[in-house]
Amino acid sequence: MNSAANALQTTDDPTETGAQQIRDAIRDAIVERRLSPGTKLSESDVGNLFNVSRTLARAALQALSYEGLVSVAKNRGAFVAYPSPDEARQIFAARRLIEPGILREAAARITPSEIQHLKQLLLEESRLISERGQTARRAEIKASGDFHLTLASISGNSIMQRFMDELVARSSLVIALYGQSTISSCGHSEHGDIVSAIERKDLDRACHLMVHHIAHIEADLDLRERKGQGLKEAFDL
Amino acid sequence: MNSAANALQTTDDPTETGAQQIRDAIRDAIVERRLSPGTKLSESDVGNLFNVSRTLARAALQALSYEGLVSVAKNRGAFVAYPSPDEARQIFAARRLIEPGILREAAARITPSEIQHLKQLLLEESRLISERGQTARRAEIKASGDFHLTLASISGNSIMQRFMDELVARSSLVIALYGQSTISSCGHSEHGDIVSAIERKDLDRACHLMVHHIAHIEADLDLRERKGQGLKEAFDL
DNA sequence: GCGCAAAAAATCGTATACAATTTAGCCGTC
DNA sequence: GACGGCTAAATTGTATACGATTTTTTGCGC
Repeated sequence: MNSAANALQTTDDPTETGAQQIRDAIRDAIVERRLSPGTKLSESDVGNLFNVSRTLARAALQALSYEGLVSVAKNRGAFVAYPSPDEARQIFAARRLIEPGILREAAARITPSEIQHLKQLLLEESRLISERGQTARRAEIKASGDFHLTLASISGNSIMQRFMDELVARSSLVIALYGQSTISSCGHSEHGDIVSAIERKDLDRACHLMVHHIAHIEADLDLRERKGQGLKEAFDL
Repeated sequence: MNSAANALQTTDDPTETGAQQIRDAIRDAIVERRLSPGTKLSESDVGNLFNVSRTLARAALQALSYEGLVSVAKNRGAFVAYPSPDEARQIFAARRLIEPGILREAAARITPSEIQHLKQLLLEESRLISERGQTARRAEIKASGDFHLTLASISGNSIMQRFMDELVARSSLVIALYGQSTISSCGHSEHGDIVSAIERKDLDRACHLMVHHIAHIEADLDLRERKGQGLKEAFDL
C-alpha cells in the first residue's frame, strides 16, 4: 500500500466523508506544490492512488473545481488549475479588496492570546526560512498563507474565512507559476509589521501595510502569458 | 412527465452537464422561495423529479452545499439551508465588507451602455413592484438581487462575482426566514440613488449609500433564534 | 518519412447495485 | 400509559457496470 493511501487513515475524523479526505489531501498537495499546475488528474488514477472508487475520486475533483484549484473540462478530465495572468490579477485584486476589511474586523475583536498566537506564527515562519530543504520550503509556503488565514479566522466571519481559504490556496498556485524571486519569504517582515500595527491599534496603518504587502507579492510575479510548458517559445528566444 | 423534468430540456447548453442543470434548477427554486428553508431534499426524490439517477442528484446537492444553499449531514441527507441568525449576520457583514469595493471597481470601469443597462434593471424592478401575483413577487426578488450581481459583473472580477452570487443567493434565504416587511422592495429607491451617485462619479457617496442600503435590508430582519419550525416555542408564548 | 483515416485504448458521464447507517415502527416490560 | 430495546424500512455511502466521447495508435497511400 502506498503512502497516499496511508495518509487517509491518519485523519480518521468520522464526520468527514471519504471524498472530503481525498479532496483535502489533493488540496494540500497542490498548495504545497507537490502537484504542478496543469498536471492531469484522471479519476481512475486518483481513485487507485487512494484505494477508492472513481465515484469518490470524481467527487473530490469536483469539489476542488469549485474552489478553483482544479479545472475540469467536460469529457476531457480534471487538471491542476493553470491560472492565466488575468486570473492571477483577479485573485490579487480580490485579496486587496477583501483583506483590509478582514483586518479591521480582526483587529477589533482580537484578544491578547490571539496576538500571542500570531507572534508564534511569525516565529515559526522565521525558523522555516532559516532552515533548508524542500520540506522546509513547503512548510514555509503553508506558514506564509496561514498568517493571512489566521487573521481571517480571528475576524470571526466564517464566510469570509472560506473566501480567504480559496484565495490563499489559489495564490499559492499563481506564485508557483509566475513567481520570480527564489525567496518566497520576501514579505515575511511585512507580516511582523502588520502585527505590530495591530498591537498598537493603528488600524489605518495596518490596512495600509496589508494592501502594500499584497501588492508586493503581486509585484514579484512575471505575469506574461506563457503558452504551454516546453513549446517553441522556450527555444527561439 | 412533470414540469421539472421538462425544465431541463429547455436549457440545452451542451457544455453544461446534467448535474449542473439540476443544480441551477434547484438553486433558482431556493432563491425564488419555491423551496422553503429546512425542506428535505432526498437524493432519490430529486433524482426522480428530474428523471435522472441518484448519482446526478447527489452531485447537484453537493454542489449546492458548497454554495451554502443546501446543508448536507453525513448519513442524514440534504436540506435546504436554514441559516442561523449568526450566519445571517455573517452574510450581511460579508456584503458590507465586499460590496463597497466592488462598487468602486465597477464605477471606475463602467461604460455609458452599462449605466443604461442598470437603469433598465431599475425600471424592470419598478414594474414588478407595481404588479401583483406570486410570479411577480418571485421575479421581483430575483431582480432585486440582479442589481447587485450586475454591479459585480461590471467590476470585471469574476472571482468577486462568484462570491457575490453566493452571498446574494444566501441573502434571499435569510430574508425568506427572518424578513418582516411584506414589501421586500423597501430598498428599491436606494438602488436608484446608487446609480445616480455612480453617474455623478461620486464614488464616496455611492459607497456610503451601498453600505446603508445593505444595513437597511438587514435592519428589516428579525434575527431572533427560532428553534425549528412548529416547536413548543410556537405555542407557549 | 509524412499526413490522414480508421480502429483501438483510455477516459469520462451516467445508471444501477450493494453495503452501511439512520430512522420509524413494534412490542414487551415496568 | 411511558420507556427502552429490537426489527424492518428508508436513506445515504461507495463500488461497479456500461454507453458515449475523446485521445492515441495503427496502417495505408503518397
